[in-house]
Amino acid sequence: MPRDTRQRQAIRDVLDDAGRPLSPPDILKVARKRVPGLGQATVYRTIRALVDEGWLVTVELPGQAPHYERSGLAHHHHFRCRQCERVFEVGGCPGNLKSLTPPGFRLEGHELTLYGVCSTCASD
Amino acid sequence: MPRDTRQRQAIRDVLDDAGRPLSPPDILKVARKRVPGLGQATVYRTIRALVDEGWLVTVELPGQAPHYERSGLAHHHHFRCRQCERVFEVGGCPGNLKSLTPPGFRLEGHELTLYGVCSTCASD
DNA sequence: ATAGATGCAAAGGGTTTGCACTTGA
DNA sequence: TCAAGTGCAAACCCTTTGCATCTAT
Repeated sequence: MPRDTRQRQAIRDVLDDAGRPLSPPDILKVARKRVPGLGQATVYRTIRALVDEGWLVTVELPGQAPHYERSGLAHHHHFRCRQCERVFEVGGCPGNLKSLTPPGFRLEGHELTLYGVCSTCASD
Repeated sequence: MPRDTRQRQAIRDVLDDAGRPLSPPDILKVARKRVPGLGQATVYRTIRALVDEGWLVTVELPGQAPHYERSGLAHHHHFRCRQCERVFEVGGCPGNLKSLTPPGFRLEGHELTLYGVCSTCASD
């Protein structure tokens, strides 16, 4: 069972507050505001521990380093802003995926990523 | 304008023959059968050149190094076999994506990756 | 007290770059 | 001929690991 350290606390707070998937460098940058000397190795180690515990889930985005978000969210997908590079969660799912699957293939899961411009960047 | 070298020829042949997206290491491995001393740097440089020329397109898969496929294919998506790790093209698109996009966001593109077991692996 | 956690620095794995040599045009 | 292309090795970037030190329990 993990100890309750300042570093771990800070990392969890960052992810709790973000409300969207973050990359390890994102997490390091923000968490260092609360724990100045925080090392990157600690971030990577803590992320892995939190994933193993089931507190975080890995979000794998095309062409991106993995991001992490809190677990327990309903089935959803992601939208990546091409301007600010932030990743947002989007509800729902297009469904109908079985019909795309070739005959003889067994469909077990899927990932959908939308690309475009977020509302913040679009209004500039 | 690029020269017609054995290396470049071999790399294009490999991609032409594959019929599915390949990673740089995949390409290196197969192309070395035709050009034994082929260096990895040449593969990476040639891939980039072919992408810039528009002969290849980059296929970015979640949690994977980028793969490359011939350009000019109709809109399609990909299926990744969890057993053999190969990536296949699948026709069609679920559509209906605009309805998933949050208000104020501008949708410009999308990537869909299906996961499961391909017919070859499923029949074992 | 003491095992787990941390920070630093070095090691890894995949991709890119520098440079002298080779080769297509 | 001679610049583009190549192969090698070193450099890079991001992530992981080794290890001495620190710290929550």
